[in-house]
Amino acid sequence: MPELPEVETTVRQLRLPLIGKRILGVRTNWPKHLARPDPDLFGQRISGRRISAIYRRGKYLTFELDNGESLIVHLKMSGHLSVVDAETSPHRHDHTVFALDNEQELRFRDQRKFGRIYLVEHPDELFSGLGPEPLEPQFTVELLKSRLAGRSRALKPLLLDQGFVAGIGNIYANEALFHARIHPQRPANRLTPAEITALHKAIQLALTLGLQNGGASIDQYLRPDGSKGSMQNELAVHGREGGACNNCGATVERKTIGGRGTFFCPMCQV
DNA sequence: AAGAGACCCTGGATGC
DNA sequence: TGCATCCAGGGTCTCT
Repeated sequence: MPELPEVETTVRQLRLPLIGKRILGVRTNWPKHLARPDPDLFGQRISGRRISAIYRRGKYLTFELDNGESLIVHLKMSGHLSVVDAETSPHRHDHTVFALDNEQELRFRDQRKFGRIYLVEHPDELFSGLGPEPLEPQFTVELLKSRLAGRSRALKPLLLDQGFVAGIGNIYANEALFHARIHPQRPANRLTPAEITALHKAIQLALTLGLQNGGASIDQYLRPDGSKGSMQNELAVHGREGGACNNCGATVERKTIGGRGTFFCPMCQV
């Protein structure tokens, strides 16, 4: 389940093989992947465009094109992008493929078919509702404090809300709350100043650890080159139900909160 | 504002 | 062994 660290890892690995390359065309056996515009128009508009830059916003990958438009990909649950020689035999779940001008292809593998690809004139068409980037300097303790104020929701679902902060998913929300020693069901507007500072630090720590480990290879996530990340080995609570808390030895619990599996230490997180 | 539920999908796990 | 059923997961949408 690619979140900020996994998407960023993907972006970093795609820059070298893709920047400067021209897209000759797109083909798909799952038209729903091409969410906007409709697949016919999509194909016409993408053909001949050169990729000039690649960056991440939240969990979206953005390919800036030479005509100012943007090709935007959301990997959702199982999406995977790779650049391979055109003659490489396709993977069973390679559903959408962009042909490049160097005998290579950008392939979008997506077992669960939740992924979506957009071609837009302005990225803000998709990004306008996103919250701040948690690893950018603008994401200060003060900003977090002001965004928490007046929100009565439980913290865990709030952290998953992309309009609150962009890029955090289930894994890193669980990890961040553990690092901050805050219970996932605490109302967002009832944190002490010290807890807000701790949460801010914990969000950045969890995401930075994920980045340093090249992402977490849970649920089939692989980097574009096919290698696994190592963050799955470093997780403190996510997926560790029944295991011992690294901090106090208590048993890690799993509970459904806001419809999502939530892992936490009942002793450390209050 | 926020919570619940539906929806989109697959495949692994579980039940019989 | 082979079915049927359930469920997780991210994000968006509708309804309350």
